[in-house]
Amino acid sequence: VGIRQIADSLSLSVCTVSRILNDTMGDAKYRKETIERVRRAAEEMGYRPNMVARSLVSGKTHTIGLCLADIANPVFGEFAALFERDAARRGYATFVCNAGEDPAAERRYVDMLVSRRVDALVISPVGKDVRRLKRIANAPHCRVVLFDRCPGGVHAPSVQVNNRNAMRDLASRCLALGHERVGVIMGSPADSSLALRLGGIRDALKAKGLRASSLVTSKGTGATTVEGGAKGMRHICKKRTRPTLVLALSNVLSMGALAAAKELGIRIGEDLSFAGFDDFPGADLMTPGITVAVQPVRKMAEECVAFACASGPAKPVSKTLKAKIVWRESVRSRGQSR
Amino acid sequence: VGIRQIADSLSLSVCTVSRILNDTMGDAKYRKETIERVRRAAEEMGYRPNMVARSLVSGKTHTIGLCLADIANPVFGEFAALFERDAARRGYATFVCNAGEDPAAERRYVDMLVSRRVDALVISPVGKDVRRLKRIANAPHCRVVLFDRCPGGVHAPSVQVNNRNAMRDLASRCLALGHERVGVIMGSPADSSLALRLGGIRDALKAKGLRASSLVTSKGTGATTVEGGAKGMRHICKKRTRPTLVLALSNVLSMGALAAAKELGIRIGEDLSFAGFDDFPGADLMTPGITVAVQPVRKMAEECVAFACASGPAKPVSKTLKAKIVWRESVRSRGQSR
DNA sequence: GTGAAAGCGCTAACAA
DNA sequence: TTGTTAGCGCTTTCAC
Repeated sequence: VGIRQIADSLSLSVCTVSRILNDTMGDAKYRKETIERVRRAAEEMGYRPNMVARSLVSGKTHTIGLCLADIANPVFGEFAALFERDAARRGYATFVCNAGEDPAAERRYVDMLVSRRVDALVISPVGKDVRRLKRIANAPHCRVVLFDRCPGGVHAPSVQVNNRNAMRDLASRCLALGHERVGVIMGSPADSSLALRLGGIRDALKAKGLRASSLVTSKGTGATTVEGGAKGMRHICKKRTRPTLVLALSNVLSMGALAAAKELGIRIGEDLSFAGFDDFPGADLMTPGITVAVQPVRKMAEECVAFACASGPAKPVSKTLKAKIVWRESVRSRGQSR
Repeated sequence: VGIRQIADSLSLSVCTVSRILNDTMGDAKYRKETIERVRRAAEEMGYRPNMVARSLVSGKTHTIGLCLADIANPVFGEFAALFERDAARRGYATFVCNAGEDPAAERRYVDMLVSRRVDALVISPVGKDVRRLKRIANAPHCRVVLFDRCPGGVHAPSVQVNNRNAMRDLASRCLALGHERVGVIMGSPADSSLALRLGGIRDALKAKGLRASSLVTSKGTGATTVEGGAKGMRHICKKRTRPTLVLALSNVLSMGALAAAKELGIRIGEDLSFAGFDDFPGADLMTPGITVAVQPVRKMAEECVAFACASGPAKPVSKTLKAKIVWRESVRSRGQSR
């Protein structure tokens, strides 16, 4: 049932009904009675406004497109859930999309979202071709918000964590325990976040006066996947002088690395110290618990929603948040570990 | 830019452009040249069809509303990701919503989705009031699909796992190892799935000739949450005769229970055998790995998408799938465990 | 206080 | 081979 039938059933005009149901009578003053009649009829007939019609006229859909780089990463999943909740509170529905690290899929999603006239597109871009995003960001009806991965040149606000600093801090704390040979589980070289994190580790090494040769980078599959992490760990552990500390550049990699360690019979904590970037479910449940640097996911989601729902012209403000280190038991001092 | 400007720029009518761009010229035969001109213009002007206008005309939005009982449960998250992917392949965009076990939130979401005229509403209902769902299911434009929790009386297809059988099988295998006193980590009594699973455990006990008194049900928080699981485990472990085997009725409960066990210094496998319903991230990474019954999430997602996208009148078919047991190392024979 | 009418961008009968 | 026209359900300006 639509506004029309309720108007007919009451012998009123659609406009009257519309105005009453939307509380949007500028100068018009309706009789208390009319208002009541309309409200009741709407209720009784089970009227639900047709948002698509409304959107067509208003030009706003009250809809946000969230395009994630890879939902296999639990952090993205958590982010999505938090985002959706905050958006819903503000009256926005969100389309959740998963590019799965595939630029082509991302392109299709972005096109689809634009077609659906989302009011905002919140995206952690996987493709390096940002022309499309630029175009959209410059168009008036859809505001773009970048998060996690924030390529330059797009006129849009962005929300990210300071990857380099976070990883530097984590590495420093670990190195302070006496480790001198550290392995790094690397993922896709195309992911700029990972490069930054690796940079952070290098910083920490340098600050400690350690030579670059004390850093053993994994030759994984070159992909930021569980399997990639596992391959990396196996590779590192085959070395003649195995590192006493292994650092994984992402949670997905951590999960793979840990699986490989288990497989290899390497006891984390006792045989090998380990820490990773980003929390993952179960990191606290394992024995020992895994030390990680965690992104302030909740805060990120809040900021993104705020940018997405903001009114007025989009300002390309860049919010950089700080990660927090959750110290559990997986990193021991070098003596203990070996 | 819309169909209109491209029509104007070419001095054609909107209808011509529409038909060409949609390949929908029934009897009409356009000149190759015209077709080319239109295609090129659309491309150059960066035309993207306005789905909201199109939807208004067609009455279909090519959109599905997915309303989850609780995304804190990793299985739902995985389900959502799989669902979204399959739906996208069929050209559907999906609104992901999380009721968070809150009937009021669910109601709001359902209303919102109906307002947005989703073509299908796929839902694991948390509220016990199904009148609303009934109404929607009977309306012509939005088909309803139930999953996970499938209350009767709604004229809609449903997809679920055979909770009782699955848990019975899991429990039987565990009991075969000699355990005679088993603790159960219970969650919300309102969740019918949990009740069924508990029933499965009772079945197994009975089949083994064990008395009901050998079953110790946790007094948790009464909520299916991590904290609830932890409380349950603590409660059970305080008993004078502690069970040798603990079964958790859901993955969320497992996570809590395991956290509590760790806290209490109870070594899973060695001090206590443990198994749970539904997999969770890290279950395989822990030492020992946790034995679980897993739902065929992928299959469930596929079935749900198929129902949601089906054409023709909705048939209230009920698909019941089988869970699979993933046997890891957390359950040992009674002698070993104690 | 209330209604008529135009129009949002697009599709689809029906003309030409 | 192409155009005219009438809506889809709703909002909004302007008129009564």
